Amino acid sequence: MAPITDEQVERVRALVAAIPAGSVSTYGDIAAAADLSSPRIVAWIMRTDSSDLPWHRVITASGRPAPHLATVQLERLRAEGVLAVDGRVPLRDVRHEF
DNA sequence: ATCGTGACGCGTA
DNA sequence: TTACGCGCCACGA
Repeated sequence: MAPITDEQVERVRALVAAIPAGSVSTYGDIAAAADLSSPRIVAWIMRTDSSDLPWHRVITASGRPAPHLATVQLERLRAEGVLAVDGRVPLRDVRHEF
C-alpha cells in the first residue's frame, strides 16, 4: 500500500491544529479534508505523533472518544466548554467545519 | 510475503 | 438506540 508521506502527515497536523477550542472534529472529517483514503490513517498518525497537537479535539463519528482516552479527553473538552451528554459529544453543535 | 493489530466508519438488524 | 460485520490501510513482527 501507498506509504504515508510527510506531506500528508503535515496536512493532518495542520488540520488538527486548526480546530479551535470549543469545537471538535472527527477522524473521518480530517481524513477527507487531508485527502486521505481512510480515517484509519488519521488514527495512526494521531497515535504516533508526539507533538503537542490538541488531539483531545478529535473524536469518532459517533461522538465518543476512543475508550482508553475517554476520561481525560472528555475532561479536557469540558474544560473548553464542550459538554458531553452521557459520555457523548453532541457533534451537531460543536463539529468544526473545514 | 503474510498476518495480526488498531485513537475508524457505515450499513443492517 | 445499541451490537455486529465488513471494508478500510499503514505498520511491525
